[in-house]
Amino acid sequence: MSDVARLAGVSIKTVSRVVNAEPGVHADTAKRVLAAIDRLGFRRNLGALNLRRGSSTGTIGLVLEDVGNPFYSGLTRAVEEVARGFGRQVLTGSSDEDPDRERELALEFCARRVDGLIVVPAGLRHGYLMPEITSGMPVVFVDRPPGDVLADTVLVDNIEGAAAAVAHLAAHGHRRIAFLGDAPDIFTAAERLRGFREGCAKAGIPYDAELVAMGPHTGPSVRATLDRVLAGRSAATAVLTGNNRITVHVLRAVAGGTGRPALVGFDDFELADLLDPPVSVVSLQPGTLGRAAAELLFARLNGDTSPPRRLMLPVHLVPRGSGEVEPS
Amino acid sequence: MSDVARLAGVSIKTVSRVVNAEPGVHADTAKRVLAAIDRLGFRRNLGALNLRRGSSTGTIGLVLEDVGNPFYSGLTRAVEEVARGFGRQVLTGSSDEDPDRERELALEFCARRVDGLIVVPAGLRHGYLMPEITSGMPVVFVDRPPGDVLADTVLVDNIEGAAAAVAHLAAHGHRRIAFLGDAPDIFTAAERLRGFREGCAKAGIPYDAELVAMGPHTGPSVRATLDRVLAGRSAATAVLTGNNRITVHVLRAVAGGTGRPALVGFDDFELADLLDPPVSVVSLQPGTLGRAAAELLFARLNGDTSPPRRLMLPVHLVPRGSGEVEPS
DNA sequence: CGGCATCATGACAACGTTGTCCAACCGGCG
DNA sequence: CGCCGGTTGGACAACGTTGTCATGATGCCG
Repeated sequence: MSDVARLAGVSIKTVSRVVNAEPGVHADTAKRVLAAIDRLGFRRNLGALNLRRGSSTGTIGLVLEDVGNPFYSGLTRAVEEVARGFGRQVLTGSSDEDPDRERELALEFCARRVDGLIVVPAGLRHGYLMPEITSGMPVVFVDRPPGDVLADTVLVDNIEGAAAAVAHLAAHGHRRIAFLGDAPDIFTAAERLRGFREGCAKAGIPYDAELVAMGPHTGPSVRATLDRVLAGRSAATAVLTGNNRITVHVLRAVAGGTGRPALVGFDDFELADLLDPPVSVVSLQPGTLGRAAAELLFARLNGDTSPPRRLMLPVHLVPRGSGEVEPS
Repeated sequence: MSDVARLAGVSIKTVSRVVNAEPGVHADTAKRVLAAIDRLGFRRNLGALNLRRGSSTGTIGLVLEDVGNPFYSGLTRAVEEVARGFGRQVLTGSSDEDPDRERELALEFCARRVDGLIVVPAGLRHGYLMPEITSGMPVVFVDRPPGDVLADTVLVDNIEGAAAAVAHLAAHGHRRIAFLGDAPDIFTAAERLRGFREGCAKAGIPYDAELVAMGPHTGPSVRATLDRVLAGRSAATAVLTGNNRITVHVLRAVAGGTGRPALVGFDDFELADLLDPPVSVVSLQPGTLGRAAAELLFARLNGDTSPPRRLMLPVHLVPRGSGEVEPS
């Protein structure tokens, strides 16, 4: 900026005035300054500006599990969209389901003085965020609740979703339903298992631990599990999967085989409707989740000081055919 | 920091020393300072640090078309991964194929003094980045070349890919091949069209403009185009699609119908192998693209001053069945 | 006991920007 | 001609941090 001032033959402060379009600068002077700015390719340093103004850095942080997963990239896009509406940039980071990495990312964002934070929790402890929460930085947790702090949270109705899936399968005559869920220490996985059990109970199906396999899952592990639960005289006739990745593993495992079980997947995914048979799912829109979280965050940034809220977004069953297969 | 100093009864400078683990602080003093830091929830302000040090902000900017698109989210993930290895955070923004938005995002990132920039160009003019390029900020363009500046660029071999797809279809007896590409002012779309023409020429197939429809495409427009090119006595027997979204539109349009044409799609996508028939594609890994770009960027940041490079990554045809359908 | 090296700590400037305040200049008016 | 108000430009401090240098205390040696 001092270079610009020198070239234009004015003081630094005058350049600042021009940059900020403040009144009180002669038109000719302003023109000279603008020319100098253009010639030198000057860009005002936002870091210094934020330091000086001390108010807002114009950024928010988003910590999620994996941007590469379509579910989270849809969420990211929605957050970005809302942030743009409020003139903010988004810093993203993937935790890979590692609590340490989540913490590291969140604290890094805090050190960068983001205006707010949206977190898909990987761990169960979030006390490390107490200083920021106490000092008024808004934090919103999405998809899973925080471990040991009280803060805004946006969830989906996992229990209801899983129960609805079971009801759907039961309505089509299934009595032996397998559940392949994610690692049980992941909140959503535990909730979906709970919904699965409730659904079974409501349908009068006795809970059979033999038919439940919680993750983490890989392609081979899913294949092995299916070999087990789909075999024998008490074989499962239907499968409920706990998230989009497991659903894909199952589809791949049963592809080409005969006697494919009925299937309902948690999370919708692209092309589910074009498979044969089309895959019925419990649908939750990542965009809706992201938008809700971001809107909550910006409401806080705009002065909403009501007590922490817990939003529970509805899910809905999308029957497409794979869940309507009758038991053989 | 001054609060910490006051609480610990030391000077600000001593706190700074402790925070930076500098030698020359008495163990007892350090302990007092650490206790104060913990009690106050102090976090060192990275913005101020960057201002003071003036060197690196520890961030890079990534401007792409749409994080929500699996292709770009895969790319994003790869960039994030590499950046993490070099201790950098990633700022992302979606341009939605709007040159103004691309410019706005890129300049915003520059104003935040990112250490480097990775851009999937939306427009054809990038002269606005000249000041930064001249001043040594590394900029890498991915997927498409920049318009009017000389800079590192990572592309894929679109021409070869499209030509290979045509050769594949021709080898299976197709002589009437339709091409549905993106808007012709998008570099990749133009290149793929060129590859399509070259492939046709090489296979001795006369180029028929009637069978080519360039975007932008929507579901209905794709449907209408297919109705046209697949009808009549000179109907196309095969279709080549110019990107993953168009491929999905085509799949949806032909789903349920009879007499489905042979199909090869540009860009691989999840579940392509599980459709019926499985979809043959020209595969280009977004992760490979992102990694190459990020590695190039960090090579520059680490002092590589060789002339701008242009990387051309290979693509490969993945035959899965949909391209092997014989013409009826 | 004086001198000197060593250690622990602190004062100050500077990074790039802007808010606050003051100075210089202009024209017009009494 | 002198004064006043308005218009334009500049000096300075401050945001939070660290690099440079100085200061004071301590201990050791001759």
